[in-house]
Amino acid sequence: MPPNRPPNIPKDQTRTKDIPTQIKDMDLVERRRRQIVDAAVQLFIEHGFHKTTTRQIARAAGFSIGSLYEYVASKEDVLYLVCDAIHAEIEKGVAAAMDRAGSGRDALAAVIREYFLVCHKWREQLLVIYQETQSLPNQWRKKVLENEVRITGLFVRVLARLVESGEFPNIDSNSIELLAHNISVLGHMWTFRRWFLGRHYSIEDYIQFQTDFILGFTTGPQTARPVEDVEN
Amino acid sequence: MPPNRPPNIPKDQTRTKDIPTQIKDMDLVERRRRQIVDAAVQLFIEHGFHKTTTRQIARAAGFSIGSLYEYVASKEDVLYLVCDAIHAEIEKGVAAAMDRAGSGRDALAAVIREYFLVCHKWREQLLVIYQETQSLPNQWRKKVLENEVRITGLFVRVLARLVESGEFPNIDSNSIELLAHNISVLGHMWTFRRWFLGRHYSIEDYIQFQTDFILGFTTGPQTARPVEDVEN
DNA sequence: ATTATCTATAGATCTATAGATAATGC
DNA sequence: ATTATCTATAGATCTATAGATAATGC
Repeated sequence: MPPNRPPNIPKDQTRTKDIPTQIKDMDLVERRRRQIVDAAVQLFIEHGFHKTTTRQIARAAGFSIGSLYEYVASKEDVLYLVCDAIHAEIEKGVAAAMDRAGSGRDALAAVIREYFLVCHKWREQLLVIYQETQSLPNQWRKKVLENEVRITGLFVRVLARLVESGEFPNIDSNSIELLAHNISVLGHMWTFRRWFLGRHYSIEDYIQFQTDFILGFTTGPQTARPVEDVEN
Repeated sequence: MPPNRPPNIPKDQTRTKDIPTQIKDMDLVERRRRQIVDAAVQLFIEHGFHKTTTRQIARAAGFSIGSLYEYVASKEDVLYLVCDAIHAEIEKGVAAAMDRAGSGRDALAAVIREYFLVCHKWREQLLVIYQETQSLPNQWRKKVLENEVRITGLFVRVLARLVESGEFPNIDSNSIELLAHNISVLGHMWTFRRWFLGRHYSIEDYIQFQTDFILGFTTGPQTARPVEDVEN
């Protein structure tokens, strides 16, 4: 494959073409799989992957069980499509935040803020990934974990930039990587500890505290600011 | 129930008696449920809750499917027993660490260290809780989340003690609680990001970095120590 | 007699496919 | 003619229980 491939390939095609189909019209495949994902993600959020039946997915997507199996080969394929679509949204959000962010220490705070807001927006979907990734066949699970690594890699880039510019202590690359994973996981924590956090904090409280927490690692003593109620 | 109840009640009885049984001999119930839990936890680690059948559990526990249902009313009951037993072990480990720990800043580092080692020891079991709690009926899920809150509460106590003694900045109780949740989750992170962390860091690397990270929040600037390879 | 355990199976699904039908485009 | 969609169902489970059997203790 040439390094500069034609620019007019639909962005999702590179993702979905991994899954074989009998249908010839690739645009149709694209659209139908979008319907499948949209229907399935809601069902998975509500009932979980195992309690959702393929018939429910087909019905919610607007076609029959027979048609469903023209676009996927198994129920696990549907789960993979769902996980991949969610990760695509998260990655898009973080990448956009990085483009907007300037440089310097404030840039890190800004990226953290936008990332946490993205996690908040997709909190129910992220929970599906956390709970059901284990149900994927190895081949697909590996791809989903690669997505996770790539998103964490975006934070690695932000942090490395700060270290290079001298605005951060000169921590080694192992520490940068672990710090990036911490940021990633603290965003997810807002979703998988929601049963507790949601009752006690707003997302703005949460962002403020965790930003201080993360920056504190390399910033020095924090004036302990009281957590204010801002909005949800 | 009188506040000072007789001391010779087996410690687990208060837990397991929630689940009804036809069997009269409560000691036998205790023993058989232990067998069930030991068998089931291994199967859940290997195949997950949904792909494990009740027959497999019965066989691995050493009795028939009919007998299994004398000791539990449903497959979900087995999952609850498993989650509860795991949490009991974790809590025991953390509580022991707190007893051993002295006071002052070092005490916090010591408790974090022992907690992370406990998470490492029970990493496969903790993963089962993370992945399958959602499959529990409401009644049981609520109890499992209460366990989680109680364990986090142990960290709240350690932190509050430090703030009172003046060795920590005077952060408010909301911040203490969130900090405690962070400690709790960073321990779990070692288990649910193991597919990445396990390849790049030893548990000792991990403890060292995360301890600096957590203490950095209230300690001031850290000398960025390089991560060394220690063991495991 | 009472309590615990086992065997055999009812009853209820659910995934995936085969073969029939409808829609599309030349 | 070709492509997409639908209906009907094969085939394979799996949970939970009823009723029979074995073990225990007076």
